[in-house]
Amino acid sequence: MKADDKTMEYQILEAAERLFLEQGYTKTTTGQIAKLAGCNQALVHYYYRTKDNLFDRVFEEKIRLIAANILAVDSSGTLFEDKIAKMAGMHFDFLKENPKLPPFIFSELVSNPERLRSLAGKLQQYPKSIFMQLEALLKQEIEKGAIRPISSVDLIFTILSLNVAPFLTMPVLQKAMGLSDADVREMLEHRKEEIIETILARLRK
Amino acid sequence: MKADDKTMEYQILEAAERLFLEQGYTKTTTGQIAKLAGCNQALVHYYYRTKDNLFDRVFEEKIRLIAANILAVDSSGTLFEDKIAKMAGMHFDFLKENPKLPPFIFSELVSNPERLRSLAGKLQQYPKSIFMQLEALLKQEIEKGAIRPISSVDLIFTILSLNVAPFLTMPVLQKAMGLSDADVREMLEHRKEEIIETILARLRK
DNA sequence: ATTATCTATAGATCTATAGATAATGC
DNA sequence: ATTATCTATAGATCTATAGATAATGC
Repeated sequence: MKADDKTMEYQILEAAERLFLEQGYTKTTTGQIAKLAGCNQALVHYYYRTKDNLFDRVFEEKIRLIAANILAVDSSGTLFEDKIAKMAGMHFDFLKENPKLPPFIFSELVSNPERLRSLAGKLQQYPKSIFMQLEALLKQEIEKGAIRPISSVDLIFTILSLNVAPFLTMPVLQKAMGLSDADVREMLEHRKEEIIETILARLRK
Repeated sequence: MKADDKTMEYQILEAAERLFLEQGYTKTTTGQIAKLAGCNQALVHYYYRTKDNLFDRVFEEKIRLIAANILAVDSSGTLFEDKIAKMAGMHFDFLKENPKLPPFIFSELVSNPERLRSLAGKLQQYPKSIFMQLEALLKQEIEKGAIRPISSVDLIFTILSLNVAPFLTMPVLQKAMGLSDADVREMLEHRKEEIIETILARLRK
């Protein structure tokens, strides 16, 4: 299947996704999108009418991707510690596969928090279940005396803070310090271990 | 001293700072700056020639502020643990005083990493000294067997990750969940304790 | 006939400057 | 005289649409 096999409508969406992720909403023009998709600028508006519509499509898809990943907690580890370690590790690996997501989501949400509000409704039911599941697990372990007390919100916030930070700073650090891609991969691998270490230390007695 | 006492040149700078911090570079127009400063749009260019110049002024000042704070480590605590706790706590409090800094710096660096490069030179000598100071301290404690091994880079990165995350997410969370300012303050206070707890847990044997 | 694609352009901004006028300093 | 401030506008984008033409489906 060659590039021309994909419909132009879809190629436009792909081009938009790539450019929005790289440059953000304001810096991306419908002209750039058209050029990358291989069509005329007017066609972008023919299919998606407004730049905003097109952006929303991309943005919502990415939010869903993130949500789906956070929710796809694999509780297969038997030991509680293993479960948490696996959870944090999987989230980290997900970010490693999608390193442009954190800067993208943050920049756009900061410059336009309204976008979240419009999505909040669509994504509300899911998160609660996972929080409650984790909350129950934590309570159980705490009562057993197996870990030091912590709320599920705090634990998740800690995991997200530690995991996301490298991907927010990496592009900047890489450019500023002139790191090679191999350097970056190595640093990330090291960092991942340190993060898990830190999270588990917080839980241990 | 009334508002008119300040020179117009300065009022323009102040207006620019406020608007850039709130809306970022692209969304802020020299027209808005002029209006807020109380002058004509042309005057903005008369004093600072380009919007870019003006932005750089603000940006550099903020970077310096952040750097100065990170470097102003008060090592007064006698116990090593206290030193670290105080260090992290002071940084958190600094962010609490300047909550718009993290989103501002991140957004702008993400959308234009070149800005950092131009600053990197000016800020290079300082950071090294603090890193080396902490590195020496850590080594000492590790050799004493007082803490679990960790590098200064990892420790600082962990502290920054945990401290910055609340301020990056807070504006969004606040808008999305409709939290009051009091709610936010309370959450932050709680979060600060949890962060220090987490950092110390990582160091303890 | 309908749908896809293009050319051309109106209309909305926004930055930056030219040139006029007002205010200030010597 | 010099510096500060204003009015007006050129020039650069960029989005979105109108209207023409080409491709496709029945």
